[in-house]
Amino acid sequence: MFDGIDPRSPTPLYDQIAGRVRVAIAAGELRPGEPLPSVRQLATRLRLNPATVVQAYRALETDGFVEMRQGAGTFVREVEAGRRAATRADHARRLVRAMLAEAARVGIPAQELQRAIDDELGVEVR
Amino acid sequence: MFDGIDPRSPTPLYDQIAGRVRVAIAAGELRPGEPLPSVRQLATRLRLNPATVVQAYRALETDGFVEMRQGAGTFVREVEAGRRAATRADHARRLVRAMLAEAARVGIPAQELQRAIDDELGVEVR
DNA sequence: CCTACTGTATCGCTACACCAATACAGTTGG
DNA sequence: CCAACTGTATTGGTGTAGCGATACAGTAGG
Repeated sequence: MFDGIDPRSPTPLYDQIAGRVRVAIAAGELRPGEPLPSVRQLATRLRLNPATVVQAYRALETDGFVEMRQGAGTFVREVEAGRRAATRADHARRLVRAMLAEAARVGIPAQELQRAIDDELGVEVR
Repeated sequence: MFDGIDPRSPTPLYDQIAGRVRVAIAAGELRPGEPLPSVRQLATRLRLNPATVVQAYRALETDGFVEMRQGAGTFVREVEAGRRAATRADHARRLVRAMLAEAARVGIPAQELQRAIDDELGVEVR
């Protein structure tokens, strides 16, 4: 689950770690209540500083994905069924809006953007 | 054309400036061959350092929007018809890829993103 | 209980982005 | 020519992100 974490990547280490956890949760590999590796365990395993793992876990906590309990560990949070999906959908909307705004800023017509989207997502017939 | 440049904005000054020029070119307000304000003129007008304006102009030059000629000035570049469109399409692809990468990073499935895109762009039947 | 595990808090270093200051070099028009 | 304009190059200051080091505090199982 944490293979391929790369210190030389432009995306920060803590961000890579948090990302792995998020997709694992989204994919159901990590169930609610399940513990994440301890800060020190993961830090040792990835050969980096515990504080970096903490930063990753804290970000996840801020987003409501996990709960950190001092002395006990860090655990995937229980959430109502639709709640998580709703926040994800909201996030998705923000991403799309940001992209549209950026496109407008540099003068790219919506149609051209649409074609690029189709290209990248694969032009499934629908 | 340069109203509302804001030093307190999270987007850098040089980026704001370059952005204004890009939209002006895309909108046809700045025609090929036409000069941009000189580095010092614009810097004085916006009450900031010439080097900052240079940074903006240089970014535009890198993207092929303008040409800086020492001693003469900075001018909107002539480009072949399809050339600009090609670079725009390329830019569009990069934008879409960045959005997809970000979505993946936070665990948003492609399908969910697709729905958000349809929502924002309007679900035209096609 | 108390040891060995959890997370917490604080500090500092390093790299880089952003912006300013200042001296340099080319162009152009009277 | 040469003065007054252009862009160029180098340097430095300031803030902040990323990461590490280390001491602190809570929890839980034998």
